[in-house]
Amino acid sequence: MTPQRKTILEVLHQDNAHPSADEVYALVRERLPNVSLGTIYRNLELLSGSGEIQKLEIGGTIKRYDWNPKKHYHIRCTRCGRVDDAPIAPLKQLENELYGATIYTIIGHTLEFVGLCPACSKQADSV
Amino acid sequence: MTPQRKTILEVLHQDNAHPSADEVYALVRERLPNVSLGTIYRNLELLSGSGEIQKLEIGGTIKRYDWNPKKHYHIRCTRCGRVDDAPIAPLKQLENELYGATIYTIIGHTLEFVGLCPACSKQADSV
DNA sequence: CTACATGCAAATGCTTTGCAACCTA
DNA sequence: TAGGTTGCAAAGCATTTGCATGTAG
Repeated sequence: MTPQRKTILEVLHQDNAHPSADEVYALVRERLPNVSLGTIYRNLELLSGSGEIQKLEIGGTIKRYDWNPKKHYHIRCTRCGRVDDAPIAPLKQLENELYGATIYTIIGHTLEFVGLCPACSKQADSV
Repeated sequence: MTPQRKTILEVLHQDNAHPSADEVYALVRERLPNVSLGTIYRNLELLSGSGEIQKLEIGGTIKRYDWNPKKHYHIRCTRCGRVDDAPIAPLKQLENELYGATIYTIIGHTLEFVGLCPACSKQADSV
């Protein structure tokens, strides 16, 4: 547990915005001005691998990270990329519907809502 | 409607494997040896923008393309990246559950199952 | 004829990796 | 002190873009 890793965990826990690696980098650098991006990526990968945090594989080009490792759904703004938790309970029965209907061994599922966040909704109205 | 665009549409319709841009490139090049990757990307973007095909924003690093522009779900092999259609009907009521519960203007949702394809399941067993 | 499309190559953006120095347990 | 970790920089991979040329309508 290095200072870098500890700080990464801390900034994640202080941020509900599901930051990207770059955003984590900026936040950590406020406290440890010499961290490198490589260290950020390595630790985010390591922490999500060990289940302490969650790597979000959602639409768009960049990955985001969630301090909450529990399964839950998200909603993403298609315009600005903002991501929030979706207030809906996990659908536990969903995978049952696929048993016998697919040739795959099912591991899990991800559900992502897309929409416009308040700020972008407002802009869209005025256009 | 150039020969390039026509051929891209044709190879997509002959392929149920949800190919990546690179795979489309390889398939088109069998018929038009001089196509460029840039043309592939430009046309895939254009065709999905006009609703003739569908761009899949699913987990993993690369985008895949689907000749079928209708909403449907997919299942992806976490080991080899193979993607198939998931035999489950779209959940039309899902977004209703979020109305009033989120600050977003909801546009839609994507649901992706993950698992192991038959080939990768077999390998996993023998490990 | 004119606007759009193409091929080529360079550029971009995000992420990963090699390596020598450094630090933690 | 032994092994993991860091900073730095270069490399990697998918995708996008600028530009001169070519082609469809």
